Amino acid sequence: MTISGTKRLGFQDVRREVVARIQAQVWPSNTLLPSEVELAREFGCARATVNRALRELADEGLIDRKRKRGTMVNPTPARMAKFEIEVVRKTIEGMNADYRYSLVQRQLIDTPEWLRGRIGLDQPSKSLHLLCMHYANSLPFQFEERWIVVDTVPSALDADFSAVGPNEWLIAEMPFSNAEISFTAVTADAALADFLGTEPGASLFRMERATWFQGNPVTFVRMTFHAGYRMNTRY
Amino acid sequence: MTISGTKRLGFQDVRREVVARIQAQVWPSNTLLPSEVELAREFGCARATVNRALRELADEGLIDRKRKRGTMVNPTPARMAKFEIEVVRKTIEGMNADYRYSLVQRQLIDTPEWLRGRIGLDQPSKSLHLLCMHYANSLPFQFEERWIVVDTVPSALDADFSAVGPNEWLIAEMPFSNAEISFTAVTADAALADFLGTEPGASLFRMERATWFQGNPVTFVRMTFHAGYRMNTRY
DNA sequence: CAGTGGTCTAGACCACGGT
DNA sequence: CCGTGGTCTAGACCACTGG
Repeated sequence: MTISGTKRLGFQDVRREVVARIQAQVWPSNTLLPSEVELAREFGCARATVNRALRELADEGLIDRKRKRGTMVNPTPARMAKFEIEVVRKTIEGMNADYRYSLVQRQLIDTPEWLRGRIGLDQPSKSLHLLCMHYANSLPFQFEERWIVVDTVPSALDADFSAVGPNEWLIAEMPFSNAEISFTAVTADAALADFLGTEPGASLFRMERATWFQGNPVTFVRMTFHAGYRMNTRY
Repeated sequence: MTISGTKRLGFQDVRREVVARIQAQVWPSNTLLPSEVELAREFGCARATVNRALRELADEGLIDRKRKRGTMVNPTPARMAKFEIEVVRKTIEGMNADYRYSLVQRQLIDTPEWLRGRIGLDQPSKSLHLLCMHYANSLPFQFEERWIVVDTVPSALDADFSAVGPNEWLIAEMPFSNAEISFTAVTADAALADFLGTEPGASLFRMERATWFQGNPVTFVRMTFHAGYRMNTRY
């Protein structure tokens, strides 16, 4: 029952065929697949080719692989929804809207207790506290409240955040950091409602992100979006 | 300048070293990296090993690769936040909480106009409309409002949704579908507040998902979470 | 056209983990 | 113990694309 054709079989072909067999219930949930060696023999290709195909499917959660036990069809595949987290300016420009940015407030403060706990700072320290607004076609789009740990990023004290947003500035300054992200719904208080052009009590979508570079806390940011904002993706 | 050690170098070692050099600005933004052959020579390993390391980094967006041009450090890496979308039962069990499920309502209805537009149904059709509650340790966790297109999934009419949630049932019945997901913040009306044990006017986090299988609309679901819910991830 | 990444192969050794 | 996946290798050919 070899899958034969005029061309040599690539890992993408193997991948497709395996997915097809799982979908067609040739290999139902919790079934043990043939071993890599057997599949390679059936498909007439090298084991490395089968391996790459199965490894990708395992990374995506479609199958589970364990040494000795073998490869099993995952009964409840956990799908990964991927959100591309980009700079607000690009999001807005991607909507074909005009982007405008404004710095509302800039203050050097003692890092608040709750924030130190949140990002793992044992010692008291100073933070640069920034309030910013991002507009799309002159309508409020996102309100940004940010803390930058000046011990980690001393150059932030000299940066001109009235010209370029702290997010873009930080990306250029400290690329490739680690981050924790969370999404929540919040209720607009008077200040938020004013910034975002809505009424107090409105439900708003918020994204929070804490960022580290080489183990040191860099920044924490709360990005609250205008009423009605939706974050979309597909898989 | 070979990286030598007592052990043979694996692709993970190569990967780490490349990331380290990018972070240390040995290879700054927009730099062209040495070719795979050169790196393999420097690291003293096979080209396939270098290839796998670089391929992973390219998949993650850290570098861009093109034939002939070579491998370049990405100046504005678009980071992907990955959310593992799993069955709510697993989410709750993962919190070491007791999971309880209850079917609130089940109705066969005409597919509403707005929903047909949302999922691309030209013809009038019937849908199974379900209201469900998911509890963690007997506390309301998620309210689920779901529509199942019975033309696509006729067997849904015979399923016993008082025993197993529609999400789990659908995953078993129609695995590996495509989906669009969106996140929003909503304000609790009287009914939602009652289901989720909060007050009307509260801000709630909602996830919506539309699902297709082989191009045919399968289901649309609104999952509204208890007040204070956070969806977290890291990268 | 020539250099780069993309992929495949056949073989090998290793590490894990059921039996 | 020993079968399975995990990985590495050395070599090869191919596909794309910049110059």
